[in-house]
Amino acid sequence: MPGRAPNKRRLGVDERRAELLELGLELFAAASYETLSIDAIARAAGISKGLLYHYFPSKRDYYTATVRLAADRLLNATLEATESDELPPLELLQRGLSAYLDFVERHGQTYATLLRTGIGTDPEILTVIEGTRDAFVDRLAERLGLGHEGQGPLLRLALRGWVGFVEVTSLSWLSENTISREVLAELMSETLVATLSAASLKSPQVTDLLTPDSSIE
Amino acid sequence: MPGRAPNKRRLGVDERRAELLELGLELFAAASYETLSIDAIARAAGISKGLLYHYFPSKRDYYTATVRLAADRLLNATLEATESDELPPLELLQRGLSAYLDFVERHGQTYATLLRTGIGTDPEILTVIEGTRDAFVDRLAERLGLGHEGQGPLLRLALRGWVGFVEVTSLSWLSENTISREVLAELMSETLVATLSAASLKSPQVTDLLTPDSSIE
DNA sequence: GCAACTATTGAACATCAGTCAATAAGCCTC
DNA sequence: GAGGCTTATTGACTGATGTTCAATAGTTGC
Repeated sequence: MPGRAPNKRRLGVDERRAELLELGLELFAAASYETLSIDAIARAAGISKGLLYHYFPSKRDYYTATVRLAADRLLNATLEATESDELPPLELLQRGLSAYLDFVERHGQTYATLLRTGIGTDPEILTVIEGTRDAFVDRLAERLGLGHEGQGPLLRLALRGWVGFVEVTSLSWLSENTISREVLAELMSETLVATLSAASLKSPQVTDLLTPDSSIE
Repeated sequence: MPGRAPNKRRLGVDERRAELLELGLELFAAASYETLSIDAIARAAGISKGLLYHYFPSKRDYYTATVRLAADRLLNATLEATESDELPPLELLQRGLSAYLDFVERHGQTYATLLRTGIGTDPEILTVIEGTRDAFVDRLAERLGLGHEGQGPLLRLALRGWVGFVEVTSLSWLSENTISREVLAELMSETLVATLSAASLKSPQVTDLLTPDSSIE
């Protein structure tokens, strides 16, 4: 067993699975799905191909599990930052964006694995991506106090579009760091405020939320 | 030759290639890349596997070519609608959005094939997608008169993010038609105006562009 | 030490992408 | 119409890759 650590002859189920998922994040970020063979993965993990199949029913399931892990991590990172009930909505938004961009900065490969477009259309991957967007939309609606009134298809779509805005700008920022993080965060938050305004929500929470901010100079 | 039309024994190179690309758009929209085998494609086309390889060096090249076709079609559809030099920027924007949403409505599968997330990360697909976004950003900058001054990284990023906004909202709208097309178009255009404002561009062109619109009621 | 459970293995198998020598279709010239 | 040339087309074959599974080995409890 060339790649196997001598003290890791046999691991517990949870430990091995977690180890494989971490490795999956790295490997799938560094090579295209097609060119990364099961042989190469098993070698990198220091295990047999058969063992990989003991843990994941197929290559695609292995990949899906890693994408799901990336999504959970992103969601959790931003959840922790926005759990306070004592702060005004805009402050919560700033915190959430800060945590989001922290994640982008520190876990760039994970983020890219989650959101970079690959070959073809796969229903399960789509489910993970769309589920992540849904979770962000729900959370935004709740944290910004839009959870109880004035909520409807247009609001959800506006929030969803904004999540897309954040994704695309974050990916661009990740690969070309041409503006500062603060400027990016402010662009994101002002765009959110604006798109909600465009969606014309007149409830008190949104009115408060839409208090003018100074523009980026 | 079970699937072969009797009058199609031998086609010209261009004709056959075009036929295969059209078929590719359908097939790749309907099934995941992995589950769609070369055998199935050849059968659907009424040709041999070898012939498929005569036209495309690999399965992946075949797929990439279909995605590129989808992108070109989208770009061309919106280009034609926005070629007039006599209209004000906001009118051009409305025309462009109208053409874009026409495309989404009429060629939903093509659009989804272009933008739906699939398995893994593939550099060539990424190049097509990002190239399409770049083309839209360039075109927007030019048509909105932002091509000569006040242009910079922040502007490009804002425009780029907005393209992401349009993509995500269009995909959602495609699968859940919960708001009218007019409302969607207005949300898109107001969000563009707002994000440009947030990017704080003060040139005369942008000031004109930022003339207040009435909100969506 | 033995039995039971299960993580682990690697050879075998199945499937699929890709190859290539041979054939057939279509066009042009005589 | 026949023959020659070009090249679209074929289908059997090959090799790589994903998947399977009987056998083995590690660990725990008695």
